[in-house]
Amino acid sequence: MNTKEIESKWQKYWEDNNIFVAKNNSDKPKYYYLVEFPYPSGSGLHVGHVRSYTALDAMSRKKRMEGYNVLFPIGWDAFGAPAEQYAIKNHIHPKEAVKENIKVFKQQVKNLGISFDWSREFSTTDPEYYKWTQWQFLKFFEHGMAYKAKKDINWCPVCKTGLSNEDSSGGVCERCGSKVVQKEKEQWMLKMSDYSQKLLDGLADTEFLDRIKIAQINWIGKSEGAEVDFDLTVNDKLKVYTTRPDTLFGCTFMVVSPEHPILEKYADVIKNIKEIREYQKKAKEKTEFERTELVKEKTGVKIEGIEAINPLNGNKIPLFTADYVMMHYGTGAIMAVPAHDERDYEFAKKFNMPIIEVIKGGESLPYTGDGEMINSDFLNGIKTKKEAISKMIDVLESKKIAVRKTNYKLQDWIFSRQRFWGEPIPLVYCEKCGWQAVPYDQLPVLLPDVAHYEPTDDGESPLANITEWVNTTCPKCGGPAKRETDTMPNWAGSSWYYLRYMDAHNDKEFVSQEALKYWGMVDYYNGGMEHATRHLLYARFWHKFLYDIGLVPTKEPFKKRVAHGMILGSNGEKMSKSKGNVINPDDMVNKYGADALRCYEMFIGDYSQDAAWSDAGLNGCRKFLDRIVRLKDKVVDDNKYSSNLEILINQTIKKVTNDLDNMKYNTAVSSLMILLNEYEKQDKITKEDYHILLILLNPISPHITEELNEQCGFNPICLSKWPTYDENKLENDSYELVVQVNGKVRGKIEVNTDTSEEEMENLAKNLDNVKKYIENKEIVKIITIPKKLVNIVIK
RNA sequence: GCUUGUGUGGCGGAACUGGUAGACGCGCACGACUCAAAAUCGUGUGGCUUUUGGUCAUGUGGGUUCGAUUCCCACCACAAGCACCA
Repeated sequence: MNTKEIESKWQKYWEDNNIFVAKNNSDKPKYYYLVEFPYPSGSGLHVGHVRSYTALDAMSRKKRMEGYNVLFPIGWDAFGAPAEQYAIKNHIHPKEAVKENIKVFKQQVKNLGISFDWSREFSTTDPEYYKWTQWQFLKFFEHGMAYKAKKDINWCPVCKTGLSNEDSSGGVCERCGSKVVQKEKEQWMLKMSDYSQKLLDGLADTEFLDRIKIAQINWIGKSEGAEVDFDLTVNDKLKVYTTRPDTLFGCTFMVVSPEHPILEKYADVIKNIKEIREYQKKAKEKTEFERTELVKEKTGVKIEGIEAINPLNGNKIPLFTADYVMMHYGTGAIMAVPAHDERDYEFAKKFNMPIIEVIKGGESLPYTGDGEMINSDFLNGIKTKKEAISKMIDVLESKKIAVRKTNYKLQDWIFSRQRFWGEPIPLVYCEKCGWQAVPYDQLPVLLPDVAHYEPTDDGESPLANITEWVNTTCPKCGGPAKRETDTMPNWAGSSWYYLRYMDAHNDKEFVSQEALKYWGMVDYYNGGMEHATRHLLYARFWHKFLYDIGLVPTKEPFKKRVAHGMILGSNGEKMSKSKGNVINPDDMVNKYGADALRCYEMFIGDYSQDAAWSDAGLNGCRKFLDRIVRLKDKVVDDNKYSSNLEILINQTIKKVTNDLDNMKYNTAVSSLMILLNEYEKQDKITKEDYHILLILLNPISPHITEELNEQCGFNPICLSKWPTYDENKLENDSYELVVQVNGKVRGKIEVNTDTSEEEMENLAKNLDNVKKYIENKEIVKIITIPKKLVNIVIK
């Protein structure tokens, strides 16, 4: 039988016998493995998918054999811009495009023999699924967590469409190449920032990899400081946020963001308002890219006619507006301390502002640490940052001009997209009653079938053009109303899909409480590093909100989160069509077989590290499997391990078991290669020797091992128990003792395991090559490591 | 700039808690089989060397230690993410 036939035979067997279908009630302990569900793009499966799917598949298969009720599901994340653009270009409905792509993807995944539970499959674009996405959005709305706000978006004036940051990188529209500008739009927002602290604290309940935790912590960006009020010469106050209030005596000017309301409020007082308006306009035209990457040089305009007053010494301080201060962080205004802040320093140099040192040690940044306070009145002489900050805040608080304040970089979630291919936001606007939720019994709000998906001229979603859909009645007063035409972002559907898998076809609830209780948290979640911040934070936020309103029983969705490395092209660069280094998994399956491809991707290197593709390496794994097939000729009927192989077999069981548990797939494969090498040296091996090799390799290369196993007359491996090893049979009765002189290896002796330390030393000293070195030398000491080495230290 | 990660043969990569650096695989060389090639099998394979031995070698430079790829300090290179966050 050839590879293809064997693979489809066993894939059919698993499917026909529901081997991988998880039960929602079982006496067995549960375990939930999750891979990030794929975006079914037109280009098909990537070899990177093969890596992570195989890895978790191997774990799942082993866990089932260990007696667990394993949930290992798969679905499709199919809303979003790529599908929409594909549809616009090819003049087909995105629904149809998605259907086609899923079909292709599904076949590709099935050809790999991944043990997914297909009975729970769904797509985020199924009305039966997005009904519940909309339902949950209404929960946010009901609890005051959704609100509308004006936000700047990246806007391509030629395509007349909003762009994501990725599609506008370099300040240029990805599609037409024209310059991207900032345009203000009304957008639905979710109050994610309310959850900043909870998202931070919740990490303690997880076992995410450290680097993933760190990425989340940095993204949330907590900082502690104070808000300080500065009096203005116009009988008003300016509130600033600072993490270093202790440097207040070093403040020589202040800066507000170009969007700061104070500029409009005192437009008639500001003498150079024209100049300022000009600057505001320019700042708005700048894209995020220009504002950060291109223009490092500070720009700004002095605000003539208003000054601030230092609350401690009454000094008048000039006021500027500059775009290096962001409106969306802190209060949109800062006290500039040029002696100790690099940005303020650059600005001061350019605009000739005075620089007053308040921390001894020169132009060090405030963050660099402790230093003695100078030029600071009551703080003079204090030597630690902590004490100085604390004393300053006490003084300011007693004068009621400051409060302690914690800030987060994490912002609210912009939840609107002006696109066709997304979940409609289930709200209607009534002139009389304002925004109203679509009643729950009217969900889902279906995407209408239309012929054109292009955005409107003013950048509204194409849905805005479908008047018969937009015009509706107000659920509250029954009068005329209009539907919200924005749709949800891609991140919405992916924020709760892991819950839906628990109860994928429930048409009464988004997921039943029994299913939630039974499956609990996802035990093991694998995904790319690129999702370690956004997706993972959105999903955690979503889940925590559901928990707070009593809809899910756990505070966190995922127990453990791991990340795989990328598979790079054979030139070591990221695979891309333009570089011509893309490997199509189908081609590899056809040429080498799914088992060899899976084995190779596990063997390619450390799972969490990037690895470059090599056809030759894949062929090596093909040869490894072929050798196992040929090995069958040496098998003789015997139901015990060969006595001379027993130790190695037990060691290999231990090694493979531990390695699969710890994502060390590459060394698991190599230990099986070592076992095979040893088998091949024998004239005969027993059936049981062969059997154990097949079982241990099965999670990685399941088809060929099942086939050979069947040919030997054993029960299917997928229904067997994972093997255990005998603790007493892990050690040989002799080992190679290493003898060193001054840390350098000078000899090796084969000795019995029970050789005493004294004997070890004697044997070592009597080695000819060792004698040479220690003759006529003083032995300072001898270090003896049992079962390892003897090191003789001489002078 | 900041954060994180990574630097080991010709290549992918191993190395437990500080204890033989280079497991395993690829590639390469030679040999066997073959008319021949492929496949397969066998042997060898870090550099240098006076080769049963010696010596150098895990990005660079220091340090701790009987002993360092592993721990500490400083630096260099590459990759990814964030990016004027006060």
